[in-house]
Amino acid sequence: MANNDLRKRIKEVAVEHFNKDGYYGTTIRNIANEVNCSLPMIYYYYKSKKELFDDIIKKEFFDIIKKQTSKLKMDNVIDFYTRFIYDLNNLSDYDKKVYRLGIKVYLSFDGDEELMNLMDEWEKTIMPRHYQLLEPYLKNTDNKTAVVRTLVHLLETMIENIVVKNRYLPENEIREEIAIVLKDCE
Amino acid sequence: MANNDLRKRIKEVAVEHFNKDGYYGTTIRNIANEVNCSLPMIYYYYKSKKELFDDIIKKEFFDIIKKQTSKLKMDNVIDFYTRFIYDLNNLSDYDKKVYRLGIKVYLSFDGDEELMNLMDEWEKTIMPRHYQLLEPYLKNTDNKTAVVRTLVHLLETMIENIVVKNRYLPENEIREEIAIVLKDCE
DNA sequence: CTTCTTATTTAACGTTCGTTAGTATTGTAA
DNA sequence: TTACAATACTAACGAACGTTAAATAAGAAG
Repeated sequence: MANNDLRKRIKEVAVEHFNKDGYYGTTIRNIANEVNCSLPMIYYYYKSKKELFDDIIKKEFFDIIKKQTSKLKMDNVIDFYTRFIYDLNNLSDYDKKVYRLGIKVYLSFDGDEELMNLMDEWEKTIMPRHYQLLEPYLKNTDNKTAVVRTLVHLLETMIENIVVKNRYLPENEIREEIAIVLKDCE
Repeated sequence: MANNDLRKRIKEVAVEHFNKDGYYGTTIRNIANEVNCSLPMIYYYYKSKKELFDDIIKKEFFDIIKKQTSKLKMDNVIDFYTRFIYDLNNLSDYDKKVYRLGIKVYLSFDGDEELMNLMDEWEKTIMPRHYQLLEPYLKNTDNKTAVVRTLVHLLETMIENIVVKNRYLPENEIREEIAIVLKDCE
């Protein structure tokens, strides 16, 4: 009954601790304490500390990313990207922390080489995906790749503001910035 | 004689380790090993592990930041910001790592609350400084603050690419992106 | 009620951590 | 060469770490 409840709760608390203190700063004991279970219970559900960390990144983080990128329906370009970013404000606390932890690994501030490689592969898909999305709307632009690159860079900072720095970004500010880069798409 | 040499060398190695493994993942023993000195020598020059970390951020990092912001001479806006970012490519390895560590603290991926507060204060000065710099050149723009905000956001990602992800950003790519945001300043 | 699996605990293992006491070596000034 | 401060080391402290063995408690199945 409580079977998967405890497993889930452990992961939730782990996300919090890995976020706050990093991989090495997080201890199994602290997690067990906050979960209110005994220390070996963590090992009952997860083979090791590393597996717990990897599970969060490989499953939880990439789930969020996939969920996010699957919402790719385009009408107005600026509207779309504004919503794409704005929606991040409404992620659950848990999802936001998982996302944050993922970015931490993405910047190789935590995690190991294996996870870094996963991130590298994922990163390679970003630019082409947005280029493909934007290409039809950039008819009058001479340097399409530059615009796409600039937009993606801008999106990255805004994601970081919401997810990593945990700030609320109002919709109009998001729209303003995106509109400046996509000026020719209005 | 070797007085300050060893002190300096310890800090250099510490920067490397704090970067790679974070505060908790870094051990005084590992630092001492790489420096090729005995373990208590670290304590001869630095009161504690925390003081060593704080010293790097408070002195080294903010030195780099101050050096960077002091170079504020403006002729052509786009030229200026292009150079501002491009020059980061040529930072020494040591400076780059210190910068990277600073960003890690800035994103509160490492360090404690005290350092975070320092970063917050510093961050507050960024936007006004660039606004003041850019204001004379934005005569024809209706929403000046949005342009400045977008530019600063864009700069942040490019800095992160060079310093955190350790990538080389070619001058023309930097210029392209900045020019898109500062289109009306050419 | 018994049997067997699943869930949970107590207690401890070996290791490594940050830190320090105590001692030796070196350099310098008299 | 002697005296003294600065620089360096060996050895160890107690605490905390990841992990596991062994035992117990709870639930389901017969």
